[in-house]
Amino acid sequence: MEICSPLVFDANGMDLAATLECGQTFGWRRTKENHFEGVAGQCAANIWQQNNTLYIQPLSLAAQNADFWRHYFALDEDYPTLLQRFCTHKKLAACVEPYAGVRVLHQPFFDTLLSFILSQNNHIPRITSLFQNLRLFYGTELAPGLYACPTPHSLAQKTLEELIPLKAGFRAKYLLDAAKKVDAGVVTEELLAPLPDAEARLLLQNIAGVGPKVADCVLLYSLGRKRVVPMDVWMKRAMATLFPHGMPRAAKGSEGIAQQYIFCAMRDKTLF
DNA sequence: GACCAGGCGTCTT
DNA sequence: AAGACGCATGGT
Repeated sequence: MEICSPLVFDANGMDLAATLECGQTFGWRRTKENHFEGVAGQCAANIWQQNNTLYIQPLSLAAQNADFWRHYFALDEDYPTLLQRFCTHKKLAACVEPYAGVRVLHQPFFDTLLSFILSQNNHIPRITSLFQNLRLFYGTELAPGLYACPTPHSLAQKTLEELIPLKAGFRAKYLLDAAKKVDAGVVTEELLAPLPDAEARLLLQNIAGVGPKVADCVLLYSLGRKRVVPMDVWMKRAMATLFPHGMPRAAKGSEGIAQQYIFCAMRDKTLF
């Protein structure tokens, strides 16, 4: 690919490392402090941050599109103001403050669906490794060593036997069902877009291996449904501890985003 | 070698 | 409606 200069963005308070390492995406590898290499959709890139400036060196043709990255990193959303609304509540502010640089990404749909199918009964390092191998074994190369997710159509052609090398265990059959249903047009981004959250969740759950948790992660981390709250047993415990009477009013309307900050705080054990 | 990991499906009460 | 349990795999 023809070499072009890096794209430059105002980070608007984003913390690149916190955003990419908080467990909402599994497509990036840290090469050095504040430098990441990876793939989102058809976009391969090196990304780094200096102070409040974000640099993106495209490594594939699609990655030259600045609008893709603005949307991916939610740079066109006013997070500083959004977070101020949460911080009117003391306990929520304590969760948000250390992770104010985290942005909830807008990730490509199929990539997100597959990565959270892999996430079930699993932990972040292995999810990352499984997702990387999925792209390496069955995807197409975008740049040296960087592979795109297989398309729904190409993955749908595979057999369970062909997925054995991935070592995804019981999740392998779920990957295939997701590919087949998306490829056949049974569950697509276009069908989900106009649906209310509850109905979109149910449509996603038609895919084998997709339950409420995985569905909600796709809704929040890919489709921008900011009110969706991906719940797991640990999140429920954290919420019950922090907010025994429910989420504070200040966060209403953005519960899912608020949850992301609580989850970061919980994972780092800063509050629990 | 037991136990765990950001679940889900199935089979029970 | 809610709880127990199996599921494949790799790490600690």
